[in-house]
Amino acid sequence: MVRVRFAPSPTGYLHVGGLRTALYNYLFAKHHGGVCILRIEDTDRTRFVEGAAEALIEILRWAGIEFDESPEKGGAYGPYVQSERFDLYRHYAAELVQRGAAYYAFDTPEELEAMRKRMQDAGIAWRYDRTSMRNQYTLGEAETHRLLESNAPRTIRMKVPLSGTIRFDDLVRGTIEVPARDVDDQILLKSDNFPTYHLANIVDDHLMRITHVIRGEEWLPSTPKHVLLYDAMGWERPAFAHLPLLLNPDKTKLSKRQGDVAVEDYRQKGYFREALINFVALLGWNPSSNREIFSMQELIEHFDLTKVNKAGAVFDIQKLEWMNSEYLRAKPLDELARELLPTLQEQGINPSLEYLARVIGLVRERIHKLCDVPSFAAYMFSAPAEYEPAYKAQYWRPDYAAPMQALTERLAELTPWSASILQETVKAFTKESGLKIGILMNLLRLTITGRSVGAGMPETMELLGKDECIRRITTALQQFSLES
RNA sequence: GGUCCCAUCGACUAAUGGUUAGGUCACAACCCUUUCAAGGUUGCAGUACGGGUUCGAAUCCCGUUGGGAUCACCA
Repeated sequence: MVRVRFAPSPTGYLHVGGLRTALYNYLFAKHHGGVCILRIEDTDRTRFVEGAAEALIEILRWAGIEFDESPEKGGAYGPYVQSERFDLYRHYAAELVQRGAAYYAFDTPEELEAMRKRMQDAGIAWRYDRTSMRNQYTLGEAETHRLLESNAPRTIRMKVPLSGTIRFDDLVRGTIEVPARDVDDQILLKSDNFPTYHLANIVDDHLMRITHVIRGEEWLPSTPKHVLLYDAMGWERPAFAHLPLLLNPDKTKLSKRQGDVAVEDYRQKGYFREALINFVALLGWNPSSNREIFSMQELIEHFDLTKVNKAGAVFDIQKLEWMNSEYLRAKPLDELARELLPTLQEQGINPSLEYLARVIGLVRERIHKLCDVPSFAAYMFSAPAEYEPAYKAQYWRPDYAAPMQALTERLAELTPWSASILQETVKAFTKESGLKIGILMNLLRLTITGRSVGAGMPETMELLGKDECIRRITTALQQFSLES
């Protein structure tokens, strides 16, 4: 049974890189009929942000990622919040000491800082020097015992072998080897008795029966420590899969500095969850097909961890835009209308769902996001307050007033008021007015919408209705004649 | 700097020893056209470099260069 977990720390918003990690875990689990777990890693109380865990869960749900076991939902291996599992970590830290795989250290932050400076000055890569610092080996058993009894501040550190090679397999990268001498004696239990990530992580992954650890590449350098810990406890190591990073356009790790990184940002900007999911799914993985659009179900069907790429992927917002517009065109209009209506109502616009759906149908191919509708098609909800000066300058001439007046009268008599009949009528009017259809259509666009861009005029006019169109043309013609 | 990871068009990627190196986004041109889009057609553009192995290398090996990650009592 495949069991995977997404284990964010509640320190703020959910990063799109985190979303992809969560997604790959989810896809992998679902593909194999396994279980996907959410675990909150809040062992660092100094970085705790109130409400962050709830926000994380909420945005993941929005994205369509549901967990089988989580803090809310519970499960057989809970609790799923690390701050509720502290006793466990202390227990295993003590056991590690008993097994000789970890030891007590009593150095103060100042002493550690001094050590670092010494090593730096000597030009050595700094790592904890077990032989010269204040720990159970240098202090001796009696002194160590005395310090422990007197409740002196202490940490528990990993005892990393001084020589040899640490080796582990990664599903994405193959076998990785690291010289043990380059691995630091990582602190496992802090002086406040809280565990560090490394300890809590392996304890929970083991206890929660995690079979595959799928996480970002930034964890690769600390994986040797984790495998050492599994081995020391005599626990079976999970399979590891380190995902390539999501990158800024300059190829550095995707960061806030260079644009939006929070999933929330993209939701607020009006991207569909399906588009965001589809897009990030294809950043670092691809099912070897020439297709680009996949539903969550299809992603689950095709997902294969072994086909995940090794190299980082630039987060290209332009392609996201394109993908979003693909979804905008494919979704049912009534669904889109329902989704957009609340936003409109906030702006004091309250069209019927049916009308709104038709407006969306008219303009959806011209925009990228659903939320672009109100600004792009503002004229569908109220008469133009102004006429684009450059557009008017291009198409309006005083001697068009008379033919436009005649056309308006012709339009006023039309029944039924439909796009095809409007099209025919305007076309027929080219003959008697001597004006080209391009001129006439643009004059209608100018007077009715006030804007140079928009959906096709006959369709726009049909939807707006005869009375509204006649009124708008008349108003515009009056205003233009006053101006000249 | 130490350690680790990585390297196909500008971007996302396909091709797991034999292809004219394919697709998508972006970009450009043309067609369509009442505007803007969309759509259609076409184009631009890539195996970082150098050595090997092999009949044959984007693909395997080595080196170089370049990029990235990481090096806390953070996760």
